[in-house]
Amino acid sequence: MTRQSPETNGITQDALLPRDTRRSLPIALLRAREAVMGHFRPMLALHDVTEQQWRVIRILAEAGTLDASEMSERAFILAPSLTRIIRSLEERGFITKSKDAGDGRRILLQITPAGLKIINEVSPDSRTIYTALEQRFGRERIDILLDMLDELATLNK
Amino acid sequence: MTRQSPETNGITQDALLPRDTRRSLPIALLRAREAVMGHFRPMLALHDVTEQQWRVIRILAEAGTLDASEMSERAFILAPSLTRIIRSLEERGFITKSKDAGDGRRILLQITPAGLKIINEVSPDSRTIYTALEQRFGRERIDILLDMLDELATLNK
DNA sequence: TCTATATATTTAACATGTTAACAATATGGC
DNA sequence: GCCATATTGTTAACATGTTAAATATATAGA
Repeated sequence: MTRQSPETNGITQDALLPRDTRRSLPIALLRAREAVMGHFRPMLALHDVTEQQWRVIRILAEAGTLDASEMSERAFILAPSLTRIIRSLEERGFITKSKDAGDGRRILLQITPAGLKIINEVSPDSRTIYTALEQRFGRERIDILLDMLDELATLNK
Repeated sequence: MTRQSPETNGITQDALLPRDTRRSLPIALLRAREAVMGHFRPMLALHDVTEQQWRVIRILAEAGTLDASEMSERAFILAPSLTRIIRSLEERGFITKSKDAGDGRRILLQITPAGLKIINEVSPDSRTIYTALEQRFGRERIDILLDMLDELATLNK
């Protein structure tokens, strides 16, 4: 692929020129994420769970009972999306909702036996894919990458 | 935040245990991307363009005429989404569509003067935000990160 | 030429992302 | 206790992501 000159469209003032989209951090993050998820998505589809449903029940299994706000933070799912995902997970019997006794605004989420069952079904496949990815990219480099990503995510906090 | 034991829910077989979601590459990529876009999104909203609309017209200004498939690859937007985005950009007068004379299946995209105008309006703000990000994170480290992300994205190619 | 196959784009259907507004409940100050 | 304000979760409206199917055009081969 050859670098094509931006002058193609008569934009010549460097100060106004947008950055090279091939070195754009947002696009690079998107590409990398899509590439990684491309490994997992077909497997999740075989188990009939979406990526977000999987995130939610995994976190619930890992952390125990959580309210919706905590889940939203951990899974990086915005509240409106989470409302819908919780509804579908509840309909499928993977989680249960209950009101917090101490704070009537909060909804407590809990995983069900069926939820644990699907986790036990999906986890081995997930682990296999992740292990392969680790071996190809290098575990240490993944750790370095994770650290940089975390720093980027917490820059303004 | 204290590490909570996964035994909370009675999952005890390590082989079946899902990976720690706080060191999950897909979630980390998502968090980082959302953090970065969080800097840009309000600015783009002020200019009344969505993130994806901005990607498309930027790439069009940078590369000149492209067909939809090439745009889809460069902007990392799936074809069905791109169809809708092209429609809205056309309605707003930022781009024009035309059929490829040599291949009747292909749709050629071209930026309009109005499209160039909005680019010249948004670019300075975008550059300001990106420069600030660069200074806080470090230009060299962003380069390292971009290289790792690119490698991750092209692992299976 | 005819036909089977491949490719480019669109449409459909549903899930999620995103912002704003709303409803219900808590909380602090009076 | 009452009120203004903040917080939690939901709903609404629209844009985008995702997969599958449909449509139109190209292309290779018999």
